[in-house]
Amino acid sequence: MAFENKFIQQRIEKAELLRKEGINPYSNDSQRNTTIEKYLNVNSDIEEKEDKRDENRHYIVSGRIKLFRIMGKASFIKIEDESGMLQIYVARDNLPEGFYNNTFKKNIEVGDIVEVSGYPFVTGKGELSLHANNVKLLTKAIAPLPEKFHGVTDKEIRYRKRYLDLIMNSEVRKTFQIRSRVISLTRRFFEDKGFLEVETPMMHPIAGGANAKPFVTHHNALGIDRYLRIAPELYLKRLIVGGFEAVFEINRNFRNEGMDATHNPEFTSIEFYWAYKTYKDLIEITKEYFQYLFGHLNLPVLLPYGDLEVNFENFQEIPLIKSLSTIGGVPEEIVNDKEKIIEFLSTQNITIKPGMNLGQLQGELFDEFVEEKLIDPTFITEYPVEISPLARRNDENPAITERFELFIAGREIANAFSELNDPLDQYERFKGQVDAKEAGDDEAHEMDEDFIDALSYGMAPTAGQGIGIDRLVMLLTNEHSIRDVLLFPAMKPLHNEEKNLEE
RNA sequence: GUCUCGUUAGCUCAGCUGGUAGAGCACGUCACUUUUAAUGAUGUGGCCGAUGGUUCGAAUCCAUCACGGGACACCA
Repeated sequence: MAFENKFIQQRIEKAELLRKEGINPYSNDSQRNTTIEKYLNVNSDIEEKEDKRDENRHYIVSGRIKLFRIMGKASFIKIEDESGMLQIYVARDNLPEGFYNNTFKKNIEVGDIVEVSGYPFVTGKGELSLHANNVKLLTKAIAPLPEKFHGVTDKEIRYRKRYLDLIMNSEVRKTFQIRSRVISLTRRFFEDKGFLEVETPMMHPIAGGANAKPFVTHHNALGIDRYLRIAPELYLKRLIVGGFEAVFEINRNFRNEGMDATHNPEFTSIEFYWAYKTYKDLIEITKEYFQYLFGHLNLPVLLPYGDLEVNFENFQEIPLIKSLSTIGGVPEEIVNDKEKIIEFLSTQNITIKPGMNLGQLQGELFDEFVEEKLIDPTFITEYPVEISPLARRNDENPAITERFELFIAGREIANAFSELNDPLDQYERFKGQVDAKEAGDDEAHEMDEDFIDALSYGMAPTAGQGIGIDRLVMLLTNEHSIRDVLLFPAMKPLHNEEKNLEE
């Protein structure tokens, strides 16, 4: 039951005692006139003053009490707001009569949110602090905070109770501030390039634009099922058909698949489509985009990621087939021979599904021998057509597509290509997908006749790209689990209440 | 989905080959007007994740389940 914990009971009693003294434990009249960061900056000159204080300055700061050290008739507390941590010196004789002994020491404690007014001074140990002449309780915390030194490290608690994680681990706040900056900068970058931000449906009649299992929901009024989108691609292309020449969307996609360190059922991507351009233009704008991000985030060009160091001035570009031998060490003479690849893979103890075609086998070689070795940003180009169902064929070599994927630190960060805009070709490829679905591939596309209809009106030659924002943020913040860059990562319910609904 | 490790006080963790539960912090009480994880004294605090089993006896051994971490598979 709620509130049965004895520490919570104790704190509820304190809140009651405060009420009896006429103090509202959930006061609403904050008078704060500065943040802690500003306070520390503005008063950095106090150190130089002869008596290391300035009683003529007066500030009101607010924050949560993180540390509480009582030393008889005086105390030091540390309070934290979003901008930082500040030490407060609270002495009995500087406060209203009786407040220190009867209220402050007894009924205010770690976790409470308080407002303190006073003047700046520097302590004997040299820490810029605030000398309090008034302490006001703003919010009583009735739940105790975790231990002050170790904090909360249990990942389950950190993800389930992110608010507690944010209270206890200030570096976590930084990660999410960077995430917000990345999204904001991304938006500004594309807007400045003349792209139009658009919103396309999250609920689709047909889950298209990627190969993935969708979530299903139901629209009562129409009596029909809808799919949470797995990608915005087909709607964004409809907008290109309609005459918009540069569009982007930053939003969530939903895929009904496994969860692990790099997958969450809902994830954020940017997709952008650019008419009259090709994938080569996308390579250039991608380089520019990274330069823009690094400049505005003040990130080092040699970016550490775990044990790795990624050089963001060393963008490489290499065709997939060539990378197999030069980077992957696969014998050059086998990479265009289906039988020899199968033989090679078996000598490497890699089992493959039967019936794979040449392009799929080349993709397999790439995944096994090349991908993890791509540390510095590398555009892998010229993907086999068999593994690129939505990409335009190369005019000279119809076996390859005008496509690249960008790999950084051994991980795919972006996928881009010149778009397939031939409606008959697209129709045939959808039909192939429908056949695959009937043969048991539950991730294959359905026929999207409305999209074919759209392409029939003519889509200008267009290049399109998707970038996984979560993984990008992981890279930029040196985080190694997607859960650490999602404020509220997907978790199983703690108690089995949902089970009843299923039965 | 598979394998593997974990789940003990509010938090961080001990608890050996089975004998009925410990520390630090937090909290209560006392002392202390410049501390830095303040300090000293003292006290309270546990259905040992859940359910079964083995046993005279289970936090400990076994099984099943739940939740979490990691790895693999699939995917972005």
